[in-house]
Amino acid sequence: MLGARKRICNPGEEESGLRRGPWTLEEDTSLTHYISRQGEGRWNMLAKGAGLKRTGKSCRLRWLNYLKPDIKRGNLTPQEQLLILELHSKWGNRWSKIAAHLPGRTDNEIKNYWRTKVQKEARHLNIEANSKRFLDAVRSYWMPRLVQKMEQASYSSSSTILDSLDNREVRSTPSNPPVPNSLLCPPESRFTHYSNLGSENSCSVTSPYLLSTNSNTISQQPDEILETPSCSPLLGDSVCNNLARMGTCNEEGSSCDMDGFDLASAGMGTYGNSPFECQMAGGDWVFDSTEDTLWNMDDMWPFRA
DNA sequence: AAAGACTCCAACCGCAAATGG
DNA sequence: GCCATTTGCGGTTGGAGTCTT
Repeated sequence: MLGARKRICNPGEEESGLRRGPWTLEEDTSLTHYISRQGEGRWNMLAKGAGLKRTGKSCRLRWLNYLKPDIKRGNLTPQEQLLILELHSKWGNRWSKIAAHLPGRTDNEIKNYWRTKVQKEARHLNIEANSKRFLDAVRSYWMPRLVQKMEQASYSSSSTILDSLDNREVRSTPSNPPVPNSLLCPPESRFTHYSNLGSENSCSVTSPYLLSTNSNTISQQPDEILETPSCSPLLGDSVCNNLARMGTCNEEGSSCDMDGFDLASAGMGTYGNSPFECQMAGGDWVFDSTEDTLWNMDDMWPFRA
């Protein structure tokens, strides 16, 4: 695959006898076969046992990030991206903790996603990725767009994600991971939270429900209940309508009709004289319903210069 | 077509925590 | 309790592939 390895002094054997750099098919096979027989753990011994000239650390990394059977490959779905955004806003760079809530995704993958996609956007916006401003932008615009994307995807498959949330328990599949808990809130509270987080009157992430990695269901976790006791699974209100209006851009990619879109009533955090608001008002939001599952960040940031 | 810029991501590193003797 | 080893985590790197000029 893509990507190469750093600091490869010698692509072949090193003086220590240990190999570094890209794994060969033979090495992968040896490691996989050995683990299938002996199981994981004791990586240094495992490396020797498998006859690999690799450090235990290297074997562990290769297994966990690439060879493990339940590793999910391919682009992150909007659901996964939304979950990452939400969890990152809550936990910061706790990649392994975030990955634990995305079945089949590795911390490395999430970390890479954050660095290559999210931080890139922050750079383009000239905002510090860890700043309140950027968090605000993410919550005000990026997350709602992902929600919209998810809703559109679910409409096309006859039942909506939000409909399913009415049941309070959402079973995920490998290709459809758990829906972020914030989505269990009515839309107005959802976006109030998204938009207010990190702002002056910020509240913490509203997570009355946590995702259970093992069961892939959403279950209530008392110690994680933070705010919004009023959260209910009821849907369909003015914000939903506003969001729906946001989605009324024509499919040819022409400008969205943002007239009448009321940021305030939608709970969308205003941004002072930020460029976001101006561009939004300019109706510059292009929507392309034909794109694939890879969420194109450029769609998220129409307000970019 | 070629060259340079950019993107992606596998795999490395250092450090800290956990575990074992 | 001490030391050595192992495991896990987050940050970083750099080469291959892709895009742009």
